[in-house]
Formats: sequence, structure tokens, C-alpha cells
Amino acid sequence: MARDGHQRVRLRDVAERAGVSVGSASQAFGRPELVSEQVRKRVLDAADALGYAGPDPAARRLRLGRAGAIGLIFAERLGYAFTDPAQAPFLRGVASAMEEAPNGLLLIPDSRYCEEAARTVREAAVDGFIVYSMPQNDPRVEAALARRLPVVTVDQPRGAETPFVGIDDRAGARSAAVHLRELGHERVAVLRFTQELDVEGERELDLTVERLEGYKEGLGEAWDASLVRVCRPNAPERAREATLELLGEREPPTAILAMSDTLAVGALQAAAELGISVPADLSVVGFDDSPIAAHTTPPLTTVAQPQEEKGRLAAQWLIEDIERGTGPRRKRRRVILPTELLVRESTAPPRG
Amino acid sequence: MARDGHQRVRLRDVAERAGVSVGSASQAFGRPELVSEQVRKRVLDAADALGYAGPDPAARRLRLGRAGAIGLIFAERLGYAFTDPAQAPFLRGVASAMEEAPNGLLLIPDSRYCEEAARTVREAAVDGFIVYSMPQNDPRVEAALARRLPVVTVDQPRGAETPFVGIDDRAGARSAAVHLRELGHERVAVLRFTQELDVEGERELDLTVERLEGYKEGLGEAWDASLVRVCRPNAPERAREATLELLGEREPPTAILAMSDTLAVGALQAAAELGISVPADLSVVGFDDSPIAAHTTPPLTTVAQPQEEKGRLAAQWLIEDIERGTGPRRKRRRVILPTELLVRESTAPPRG
DNA sequence: TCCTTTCGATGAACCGATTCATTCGGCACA
DNA sequence: TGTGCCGAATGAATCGGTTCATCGAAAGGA
Repeated sequence: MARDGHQRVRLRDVAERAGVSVGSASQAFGRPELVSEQVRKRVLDAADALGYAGPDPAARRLRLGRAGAIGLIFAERLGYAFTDPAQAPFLRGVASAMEEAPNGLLLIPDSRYCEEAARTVREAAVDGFIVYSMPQNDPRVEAALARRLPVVTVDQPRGAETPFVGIDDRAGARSAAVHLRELGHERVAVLRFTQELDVEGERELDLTVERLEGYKEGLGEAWDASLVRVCRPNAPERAREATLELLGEREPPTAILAMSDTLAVGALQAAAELGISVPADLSVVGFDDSPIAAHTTPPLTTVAQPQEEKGRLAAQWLIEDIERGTGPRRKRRRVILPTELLVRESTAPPRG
Repeated sequence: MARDGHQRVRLRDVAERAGVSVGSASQAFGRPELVSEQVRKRVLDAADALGYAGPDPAARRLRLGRAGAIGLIFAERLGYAFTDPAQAPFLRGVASAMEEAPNGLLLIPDSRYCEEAARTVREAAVDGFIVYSMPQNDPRVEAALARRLPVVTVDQPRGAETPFVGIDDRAGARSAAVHLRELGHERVAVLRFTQELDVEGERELDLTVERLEGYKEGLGEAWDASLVRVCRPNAPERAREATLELLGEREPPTAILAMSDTLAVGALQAAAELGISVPADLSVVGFDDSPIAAHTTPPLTTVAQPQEEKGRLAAQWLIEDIERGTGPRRKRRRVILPTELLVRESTAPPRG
């Protein structure tokens, strides 16, 4: 027995030591009911003695034709992706749908170099992909589609010929705006995501456009383009700065529509810094109903979207497609889940 | 060409169509410099025509002996894991260390059934594992170690014979407690994690014990075991309830030590609900310096730990080990990164 | 013209398993 | 004793590539 740098132990070695054929050894692990109790024990003992950890995943995968994992392609750099707490419920949904089978979830980190990232997609050992909030024409998305594996798209891009899970962003945004109008707000600022995700190429997030349209529709004549601020990345800091700026103007807004709770948090923070009371002097509405929304001070009025359900559905559909194999394509599935305005304590009629 | 249920296209088919050997076809993809421009073009064209998406990952992995991914084993059910925003920076660190090579990050979801989870670990196509904050003797950890792949442990478990990255939990906790003592607090409550992670078997998180010890040391004679509350899971809700209860007592605490920012958020919320001012009437100290800590109201005093650095280091070490292969084991690496008390605005001397 | 290089293509061996058609041994029954 | 049957073990084929020793042809040099 080699001491430190021991060779990899193969099934063959185990079989040899146990004095049986590789076939039998394989059965002993994979389907015990096909071999005699005796052989099974001998094989297991031999494996033990040799320190054999079980069949090599790569090899069995090749033979079985299944990777036992699904890939998840994120919108931004992996790191930033995790910054938005709204994604946690989505992942939870995905995970819950995957609990039954021993599958893994392969995150595809976005590399600094786009080409590398696409390569990761091409070389990923997975049975299918979930594409989550990606801009259209992203090289990773294209690489995923090129692999001809089952793909389910969530939020973005909407156009592709794949099953799609999304929400009615426009309606959700509109409901937030209408809420403020009904409270009587006239000057409403908007904290929005950036439009171009990449410096080069105008890769738009439809989602951003949709929400913007929704705000516009809901605000009606109260819409004021000069009160729109772009926040990039989607993190509190930029929102805080933007809000400080907005509130410092001669005629500050009485309410803020933020495209995410993360941005709303930044707005709340700016208000607190300036001693401006929310909701008495400023109303704030978020989007997502992320886990933090209920725990901010004051608790955030926000547009809830069923993130967990989205994740669960996407994973479920994908797994179905994978299991059906290259069978007959069902008609393209597509669902738009509803949003709901959750009125908490960050909104109130404007003063005066 | 089959229409819908088209067969999988193999390299062999491409080679045949291009009129070259499989060897050459392989080279055309893998190392273009070894074949003539002419052959390369022919192969690529043939691949195109056949809709060949590139070499099958499973097969090439088998041959290459590298999976091109590392596994990440989390503490709790995958879903809950993502609930704690403190883990985001850790993941970011891991991701950043992985950016260079086209690697994937395989999350191992905890199944409802422990056995399933261990099986996922056994069958995961990865080159190594990062074990992150896991209780000792967890079946998944054991499965990971049994695979004889490189493993790096973070936070937990401390005992294993693997490279280890952690922080000085006790010192961190102590510094938080000392801070409160120096401000003059006498009655200090503690919101702690649970000790047993599983109903059966007392699988302790050393981390919890360590922090508890730290608090005890720092508080000295102000330590009062009757003011300790267990919060499970690690989410604001339980902390909120516990805090409401604590503040409703006849002689409420003037300060709270929370083992995570997530718990601290719950405490802040409870205080806000009761109209108790933080920090005037109640001081709160968190742990982690998670992304939300700076954005709570008021901004949270907390023990910062270098999550991102932990992630980066763990991934770096793991990748080194993987690349060195079964080479000579270096002496066991182990690092305890420093924590730092960040005093923000949630702590002040007690009233009166 | 003949001998060396050099460059590129070839195809067999291999990666580590699973599967399945076949063979074998033993037992029951006629 | 011969036949039939059944459960269990066998081992070759296969999964889809990569690699490398070998070979051939073309080019260069004497």
C-alpha cells in the first residue's frame, strides 16, 4: 500500500482484491440485490481495506449520461449577485425543488473575462441550466443555449425559446406608484437600476424598462424624469448618495420609488442621517419583499414577488425536462406570477 | 439529420463528416496549434453543420482526471444558509479566488434526508471541498473526507486534519462584551445560536461555545446566565421575540449581545416596536459586520470578521492543493484571522 | 539522388465505471 | 442419469473524449 501519494484506487483493484470480476464489484455497489451476500461483503471489505471511496463520479456520469447537477447562471458577477438578499429566497426555492434527488447546484461564477465565463458554461458538467435575470445576448446565455441542454429562463431574457418564469414587473411597479398617488404624493423620485449592464453594447434588462414603465403609468402626470436616479450596482450605498442628493434639493421629493429593497434601504439610511422622518416626511417603497424588508426601520412598504416560488418552479420544470430526456417537447411553458403590494410602515400621506 | 429528437452528436461523427481522424478532431478543439489551419476549419465547419456543441464535459473530465469544480458544503439546509447575509461576502471571496480558471462552484444542498445529502457528496463531480461552518461528525463532512480529495475547513470543524481558516471567535466576542462593560452596562442579555444543530446527537458548533465563552469573559461579574436566549434558526424573527420578552421583564437588560447581525436586526426591530430607543435606552452589538450592519437604523455596532478574506483564502488553498495533486503534503496550514470591533451607533452608555 | 528534418495526421490505448448477453454451477424433477 | 431451470458471476462492449507513439509526406541540405 503506497503511503502518502497513494495511487487512485479503481474499482478494478477492489474487484481483484476481492477475487471477483469488475462487473460483480460494480453491482455490489450499485445494485446489491443482484449479487450474493457473500460477494457483496467481500467487495465491501476489499474496498475498505484499499480505501476505496466508491465509484468515481466522473466515470459513472459518463456511462450513465447524467451529470447529476444543474447549472445556475446569474446576472452579475457572482460576488455581487449574492449581495442582494432578494436572491436568497430564489435559491431556497431552487434548492427545495432539488431535494428529492441527489443533485448538485453548480454556480457559474462570472469571470472578469467574459470569454472565460462562457467557457465555464461550455465545460460545465450539468444536465441543464437555469438562467436567472440575465441580459439578452450575454455570451454565457448563448453558450448555455448552444449546448442544447434543457434551459429554463427566469425574469430575463424573455425572448428565448425556452420555458420562462417571471413576474409582471410593470404591474407591480404600477401598483407601487398608484399607492403613492393615492396617498397624495406629487413629487416622487425613482431609484432605478442601470440600463446598460456592460460598458460596451447596450444590453438592456427588460425588467428595468418594464418597471420604469410601470412607475410612469402609475404616477401619471406626477411623473418627473428629472427625479430619476440611476444606482449601480444594486447596493444601498449608491442609493444612499442619490437620496442625500435628492433630499438636499430646493424642492425635495416627498416619496421615493426604489426598484429593489436593497436600494430602498439606502434611501432609508439617507433619510435617517438627515433626520428626515419616514414616513412622516418621506415615503419609501421598495421592490422584492426581500428578507430584510420586514426588518428595516420602519418596516418597508414594498412590492412582493414570489421569489421562492420562482425558484421552485424553474427547478421543477428543468428537472422535468431533464428526466423526459430528448422526448417530445411539450408546448412552451411560460408563467407570469403575480406581485402584491405589501403596505407596511414606510409610506404615509405627504405632510401638509 | 434527425429533426427533433436528434441523437447526441459525438466527436467521432464530426471527425467522420470532416474526413479526419477523431484524434485530429479532438486537437482541433483542444489545441488548435497542433493541427493545420485547413483541418481545423474543416472540423469546425463539420461541428457547426452537425450542431456539435463541443466536447462532452463528462467524457473529457474522465480523461483529464479533473472535475473542474469545487464543492461547497454548508452548515444548514441550503435554503436557510442563504438567509444569512453574512455568507454573501464569504461566497464573494470564494468566487474571486476562482475567477482565474474556468471552474464551477457546486453547492451541496442539504436534503431533508441526511443520507441523501451524504450521497450527493459522494457522487459530486468535484476536485475538492470547502467545508463551511459545519458541525463535527456531520455525515456530509465525513463523506467528503472519505473521498480523499483535498478539503479546506472554514470555521468548523476545527479538529479535522485539514487546512483550516477561521477567526478568533472568543476574542471577538470578548471585545464586544468589554465594550459594553466599558460603557457601564450591568445587565447584558445574550442572543445565542442553538447548541445542538440536530435533534438527535449533540453536535455542537464550537463556534457557539467559543463566542459564549468570550462574552462570559468580557462581561466578568456582569455575566448573567438567566439573560441568555437561544435563537433558532439564525433569523431575525426569533431574536425579535426573544428581545420582546427580555424587554418586557421587570428588570430589563440595558444591552444585548447578539451572535450575528441577523439576530441583532431582530433585536433592533423589537426595540423599535416597543418605542425603546437604541442606543439611548438599549445598546445592541452584533457579530459578522454583514452587509446590512451599516444600513440598519441605527447603524449597528458589531464584531467584524473578514468573511471575504476567509472565502478567498479557503478557495486559494484548496485550488493549490488540487493543482499540486497528490503531491507531498505541506505541513498543515491553519490561520486564525483577526476580528475587529466596529463601533457604530447602536451602543451608548446606559441611561442614568 | 539520397538522407534528414520537420510538421501534421493517425489510430490505438486509456480514463473508470455500468450493463447485458452469456456462461456456469447447482438443484429439482422426471 | 438426464433435462430443465434459475440465480449468480463473468467479461466484453460501451460511454465520449484525450494523448502519444508511430508513420508519411514534404521540404531542405549535401
